[in-house]
Amino acid sequence: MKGFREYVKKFGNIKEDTFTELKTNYTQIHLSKKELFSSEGEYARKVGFLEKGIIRAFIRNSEGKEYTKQFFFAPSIIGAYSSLLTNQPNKIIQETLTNCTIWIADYSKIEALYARHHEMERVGRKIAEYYYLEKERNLVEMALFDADKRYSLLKERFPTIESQVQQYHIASYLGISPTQLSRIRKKMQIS
Amino acid sequence: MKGFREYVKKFGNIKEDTFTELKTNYTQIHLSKKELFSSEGEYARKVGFLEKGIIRAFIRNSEGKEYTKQFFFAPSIIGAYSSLLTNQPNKIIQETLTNCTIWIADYSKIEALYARHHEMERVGRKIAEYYYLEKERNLVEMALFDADKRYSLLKERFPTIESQVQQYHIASYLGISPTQLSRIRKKMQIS
DNA sequence: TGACCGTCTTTACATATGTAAAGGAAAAAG
DNA sequence: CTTTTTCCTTTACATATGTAAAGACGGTCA
Repeated sequence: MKGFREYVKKFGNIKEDTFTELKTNYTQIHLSKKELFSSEGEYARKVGFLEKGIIRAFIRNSEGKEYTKQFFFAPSIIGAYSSLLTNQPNKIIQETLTNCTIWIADYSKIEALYARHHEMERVGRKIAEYYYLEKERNLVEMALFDADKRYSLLKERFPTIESQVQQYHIASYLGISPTQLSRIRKKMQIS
Repeated sequence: MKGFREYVKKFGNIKEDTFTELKTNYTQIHLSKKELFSSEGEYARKVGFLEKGIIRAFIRNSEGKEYTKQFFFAPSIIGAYSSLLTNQPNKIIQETLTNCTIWIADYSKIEALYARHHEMERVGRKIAEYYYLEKERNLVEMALFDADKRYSLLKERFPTIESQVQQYHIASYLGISPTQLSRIRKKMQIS
């Protein structure tokens, strides 16, 4: 579980024993490019730690059109978080864009750890808060900035994204058509 | 603190003693219409429980244009949540749309309670998760539905909103101009 | 090498929606 | 009750951006 200890530390310190206990819940899996980590309609039960690879999260509208909502670059927590929290069928599909190394655990086991260790409950709170902040930032950026600016921000945040992710996924994430992204790219290239 | 006990219960049970301790941190204030609960640039220190009234949250872009991002109808928790969590200057302004009754507390005191009582930490986690879900729902709805549909959803969620909140705030929340909302309203009226 | 497939770009066109401004209705002020 | 202000609607117009289709380019595989 390369990088997991440091990743968890971002959300607060936990005792070595607690971390050891946490670790025992995880098993490694590998997914190749274009496989699904979470799919539509399922009741999510697993959380994952993305050790290596890139994943995109997207939703489909009633006509089947896809809207990419998020990119995960390792190291990152992944999983159909809202389905886990609400016990409702999952709407947000997570698909690998590269081969991935992932550690998975039953969310129920993690919840049990929350109950057993106050410090783990705290980590859970910090993670939820972190996720919240990310979503709020997205909403603010969507309202405040045009697609050009959001494109710049995305590249700042993930400098390698252009070489690793298709333009049409990026366009979808930005809320514009591939045509429009192409226009923006052309414009930026000139200036 | 009318309704506070029931409101907190939504996020999990806490012992009567803990709740009593929680309550002692709150004091009541009144704000009249068009006053600010949280303003731009400040470092947020307070959380609030909105007992009575309506508040809107909005951001301003560099030209001063406002974008309403959220409505709070009592009973609700209010406060510049992301500023509290990050200790960064607040960007999300909260303004009363009616006269309001609010109970406020130092967030640092609440955090101290989190540390002291595992069950309060859990409530904190549940609240963060709830907020996260709300934001994610917003993002999904923004991507999936057109303004017409989002307008219907908003009215479902807050049936009284049309009589209590100005059209231009609603338009802003929906991400469209007042002109466009007027067009939508006209269209819906006919059909 | 040549054919094919996936991806990005470009063009042409249609249209939804924003902006600006004016008129009218409703609410607030006096 | 009258005046003033605020808000909503409507019109006319400009334009940004989506859709559809074709072209270009590179990589892959036979």
